[in-house]
Amino acid sequence: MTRMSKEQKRENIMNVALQLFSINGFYATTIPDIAKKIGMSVGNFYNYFASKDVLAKELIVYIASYLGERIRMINETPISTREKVAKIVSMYFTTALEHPEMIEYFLRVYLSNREVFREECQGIVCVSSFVTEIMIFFDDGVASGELRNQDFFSAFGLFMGYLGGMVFLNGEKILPEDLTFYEASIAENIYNALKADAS
Amino acid sequence: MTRMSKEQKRENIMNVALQLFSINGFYATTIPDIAKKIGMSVGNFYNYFASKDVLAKELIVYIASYLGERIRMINETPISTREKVAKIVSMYFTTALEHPEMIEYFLRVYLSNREVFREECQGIVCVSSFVTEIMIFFDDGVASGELRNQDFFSAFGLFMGYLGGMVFLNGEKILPEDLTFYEASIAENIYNALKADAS
Amino acid sequence: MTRMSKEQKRENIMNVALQLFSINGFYATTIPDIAKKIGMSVGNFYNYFASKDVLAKELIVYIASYLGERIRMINETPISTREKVAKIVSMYFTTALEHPEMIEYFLRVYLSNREVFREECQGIVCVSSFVTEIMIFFDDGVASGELRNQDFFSAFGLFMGYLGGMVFLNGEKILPEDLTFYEASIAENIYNALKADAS
Amino acid sequence: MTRMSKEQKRENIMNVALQLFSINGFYATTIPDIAKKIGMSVGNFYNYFASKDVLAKELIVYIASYLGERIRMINETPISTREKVAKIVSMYFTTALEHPEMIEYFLRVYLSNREVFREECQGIVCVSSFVTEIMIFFDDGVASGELRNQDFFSAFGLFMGYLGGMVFLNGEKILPEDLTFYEASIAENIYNALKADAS
DNA sequence: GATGAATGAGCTTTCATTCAT
DNA sequence: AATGAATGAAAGCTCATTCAT
Repeated sequence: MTRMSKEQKRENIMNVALQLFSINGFYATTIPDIAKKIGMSVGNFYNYFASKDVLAKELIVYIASYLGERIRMINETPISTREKVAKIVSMYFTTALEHPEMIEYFLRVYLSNREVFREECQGIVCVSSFVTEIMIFFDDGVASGELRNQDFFSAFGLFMGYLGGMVFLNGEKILPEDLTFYEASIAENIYNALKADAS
Repeated sequence: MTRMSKEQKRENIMNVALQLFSINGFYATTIPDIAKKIGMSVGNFYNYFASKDVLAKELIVYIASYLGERIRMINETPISTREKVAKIVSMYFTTALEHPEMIEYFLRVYLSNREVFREECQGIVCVSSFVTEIMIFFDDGVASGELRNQDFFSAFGLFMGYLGGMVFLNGEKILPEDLTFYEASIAENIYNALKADAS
Repeated sequence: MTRMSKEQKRENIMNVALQLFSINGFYATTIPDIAKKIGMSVGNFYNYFASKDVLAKELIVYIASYLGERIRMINETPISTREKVAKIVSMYFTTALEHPEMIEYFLRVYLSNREVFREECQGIVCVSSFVTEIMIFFDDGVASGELRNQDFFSAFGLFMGYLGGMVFLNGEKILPEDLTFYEASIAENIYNALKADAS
Repeated sequence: MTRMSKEQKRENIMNVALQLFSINGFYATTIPDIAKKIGMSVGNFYNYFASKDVLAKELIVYIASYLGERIRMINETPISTREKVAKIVSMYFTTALEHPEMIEYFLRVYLSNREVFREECQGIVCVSSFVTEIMIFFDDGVASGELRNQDFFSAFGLFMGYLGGMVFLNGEKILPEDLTFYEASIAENIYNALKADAS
């Protein structure tokens, strides 16, 4: 019999919920579904999370900080911006491969069911640890003269929309090739889009 | 007494449903909601659509062909690929402004509630009229030497992810400026990303 | 097959609910209990009443106007105040005998579960048609010189507390005799308590 | 470290429960609520009381004996019955002011949620120490010729219904004046109602 | 075609109570 | 005595869908 601390059990719930939410969506995943998959009673679930919404919010915060942390490490590496782009793309796709539920959750639960997150995750509150790091990446690139100085959100939309779009196409099995197959060309496209004008 | 043909009534339902779905989401919109807004009985709704899911599917087909049609017109215009990119971006944002329900539906209902569309809209089946036109745009650009020859989906993901991402950020009121403010820089970014290597 | 209009069905629900609430209390009576006793589905109950609370409120308004109407008729009869007291006591006990659920509901649901009625039945809002008639009875008695002029609520508390208390004792099967047995002495006690000083 | 005997801990629980029940009602007060307010675990609560219902029953017995004791002292005072009535009214209202939870519990928990007390508090079983003293008061008054000889319960209903009704109106903030304002007139009303015929 | 009452499964959440520690 | 995680039945309510009229 494996004993689990309360904290471990919370994590256990979060992992299972993350999977189910990312596959079936927020509304099509029920608390009984989650509880059953864990082998826990429905009632006991509520000893760990006050509500389904609260669980959803904790999940997005967790994911954003997971991704943010990884981008932070790339930002702190002394390499060119072109290389950083490649690393970020690679990290994103690696995450999508190893933890598809994270990216899927981001795309399909967080981005879509805004009414769930409206109250306490307004704007980018719950994903700030992630957005902030992208902002740092971009500012650094501009500061070093490698990137064109443009509105941040235009660059952010490119980055995240593009990467998200690819993962989505992959999830839908629309892509004829593996995600990794596209890594290089995507990094190149992004860099070309953002780079300072050659002269 | 305005008499409506069966077909007109179907369109009426679709318009109303599109609005409600795009604003409140798929699950938070009920059939009684739709029926009431039309002034029709719940029972009668089912004379026009076999189920809520079927309605959702018809809507995405409708939206895809609406967008596809507009891209087709751009494709058929004898202008440079650079100009086509600008026109497509402009068309997309114009649609987002004038018919926000279409783009919102695309982003928040179709892309998100995949469980609803799994059965009969696998892959790109329900949005093929749109995807096909993007493909034609891309092939033409490559054929004319303006675009780099790369995997189509890498280009497609860029296009749609980027545009979708921007509309999303706009919808969340995260963008400091109007969508139109970004049009030029986005078109430029996309073209830079896809264009054949300058030499 | 007996056909019932929507209004009749509402009344049917109210009757059944009144019985169950008065016997088992508000919280110990469930919507499934009510629905089952009527032979109706739980879902359909909600086509008639928006919530359990709304049902409870409609019931107290109904009861208050039932009692108010009967007191109004007594008030309009040209008899002495002493006789009016006797008639009110008699009417109250008759109601308690013939429709025990009404008085019990008043005592055990309305007076007790204030949180249920807080929102829309503040103060005497939902029982005003009843309280008003008692007020008229009292004012008339004072005006005609038969009753001592004292604070209305002191008289009201006597009247309603006393009668309610007796019905409660009866409901608890504490009284050794029938309610009617006490009618005369109670009427006398009330009249003695309220009458103008003999001199 | 304050050590508490088992008996003291029971009293502690009862005090806290009395407060919560009287304010929030029986059903809206949960065992976790009670335990938390005491700083005790839920599980441990059950070492002191076998169930929520048992606790509720012990509380009403406690309150009845508290009130009974005070009436006993009045009964044993060598004063006129008229004065005893005034003292009982005063004592009741004083209790309502100083220990509102007791009277509120009596009115809103005991009298209302009969389903809870049905099993073991049938009739007056759980409040006999209180009822008995009222009975003694009444019998003494009749014996001394001050009160009219009538059925005890008719007199009891007057006493308790009237006093309870006033406290209820006060709790609902329906009374325009303080409870104490009414003391004299209520005592007078009661005495007039019960006194032997003047001749 | 049109109506809307009716169904019933299912959802989120609560809570008295138990029990391994 | 004490803890609090765990249970599980049940509550109020919703809603896609059906069907008698």
